[in-house]
Amino acid sequence: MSVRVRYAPSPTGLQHIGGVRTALFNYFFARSQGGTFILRVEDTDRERYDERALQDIYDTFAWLGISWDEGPGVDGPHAPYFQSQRLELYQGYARQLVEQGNAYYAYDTPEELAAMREEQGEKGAGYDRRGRNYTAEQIADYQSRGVVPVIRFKGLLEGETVFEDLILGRVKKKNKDITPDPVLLKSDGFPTYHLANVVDDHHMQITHILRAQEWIPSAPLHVQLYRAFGWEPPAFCHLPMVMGKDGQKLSKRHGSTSVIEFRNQGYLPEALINYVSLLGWAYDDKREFFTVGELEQLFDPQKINKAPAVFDYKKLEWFNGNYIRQKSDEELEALVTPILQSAGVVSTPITDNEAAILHGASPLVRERMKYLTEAADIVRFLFTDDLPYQMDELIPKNLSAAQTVQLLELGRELVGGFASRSDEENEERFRLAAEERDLKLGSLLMPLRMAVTASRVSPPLFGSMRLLGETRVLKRIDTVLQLLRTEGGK
RNA sequence: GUCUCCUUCGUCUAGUGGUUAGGACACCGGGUUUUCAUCCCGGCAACGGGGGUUCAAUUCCCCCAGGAGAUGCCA
Repeated sequence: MSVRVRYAPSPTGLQHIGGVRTALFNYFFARSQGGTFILRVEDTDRERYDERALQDIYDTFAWLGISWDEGPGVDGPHAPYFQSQRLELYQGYARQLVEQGNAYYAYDTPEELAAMREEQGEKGAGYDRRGRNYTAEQIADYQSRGVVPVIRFKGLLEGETVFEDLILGRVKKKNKDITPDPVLLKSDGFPTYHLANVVDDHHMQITHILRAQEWIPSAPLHVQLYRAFGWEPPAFCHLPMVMGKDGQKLSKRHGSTSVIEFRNQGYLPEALINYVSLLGWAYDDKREFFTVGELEQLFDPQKINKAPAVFDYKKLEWFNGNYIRQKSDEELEALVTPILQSAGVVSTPITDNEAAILHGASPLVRERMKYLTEAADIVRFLFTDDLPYQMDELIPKNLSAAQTVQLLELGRELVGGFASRSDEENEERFRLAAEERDLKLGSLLMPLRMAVTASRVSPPLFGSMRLLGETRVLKRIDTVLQLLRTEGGK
């Protein structure tokens, strides 16, 4: 039987790293097996439903470049793929369970349940199954008060439920330890996750459930549901969780765990995918760079770890820098242009002149970026003459204003006609001049760098000047000389 | 509280009944360099503890500790 797996997000919040890791593992598993990857939207919680969260699911996967074989926008044999559009199905099965004696209507009010929990205190034993024994009179009373019942599963009280997990092996749980009589169908007619996922996974012929380990405790319940329906459960594969630095489940306070936020911060999707794929999974002991295409071939769930993994921004950053360096000039420019535009560094649309400068800058900045967003600060000086000179920065440490002026004047002289010489020739010219005066090349270049780029840190100077042209370069030098002579003279 | 899962360098991991326990990130040091970055070289650093099984355990078993997750008319 061909593999069919699904990623089943709930549109109640933004897609985060953990969810996307689950989606990716499902996707890669399906691809590696020549199977089918399904996206199913579990929108059964109308309290927390958020349309923006649904859009975020689409945006996230579009950015990552991951698509599904069946799901929203891709009709398949088991449509619709929104659970809110499949209510009759769940309701029918819930009723069937009641008729079979595997479930029952429970009439408790929210207040009563709250009171029950209050009484239980810290212990949190869960529902006390009181609804199983309500008398006809009690039920009639509830009904007369307009209380709408839920349908609860009549869980086994004795024995144990066992299931095989691809990663964990055999997992056992005593039936009495399973959440007591969980709600299957809410009073609003919507199913809970437990019912909906079992019904849909069966109907959509899902062969493997790859989901986070937080589901382990309810897996035996799901197995009991499959049995009650007389269905064969799919294979289970519970993925280790992704934690934050503090060892806690990854959440908002750990930074940008919303995937779209990674995009906004200048990460490349291929870097994120590569890194996230290595959270709880490794191909071997030497290889860690993988394209999506390679992961589609090489992913093997047998190699998934049991232990949770800590999300390390430093390593992601390293991957990101690597992937940026792999970009061609053209690719990098396309990636960076919108960022420069929203930073106001270049026009919208970008002018030919700006594009030309950017093109020349690509090779100079590529090695210097860990995030695409850094481009704005690195290249800004190439696009504006209005530079934020700071006097204390202009004068190198251990030098006076007067000495700086001298060095800059010398630099100005040496710069003359630089465009007609190669970078190597220019460097040699400066090096000779520096040696004559017993200076280091760097010391001679620093005042010039400050004048041209307004920063102690910049792309290579000669290349940068070439992009600016001699006129602008000389003008900047003169501006700074002026500043140093007046301000610095005090 | 109860139940479940987990445990190799700080982090991600490889690994085997007998290895100098390997790699990567981070960190530290050095080199190249025009600043920064890249790049190169080197270094630091781990089998949670206790019992077994065995000629031999990081590896197999048990216990403990620690960590995490679940315990909803959320998923």
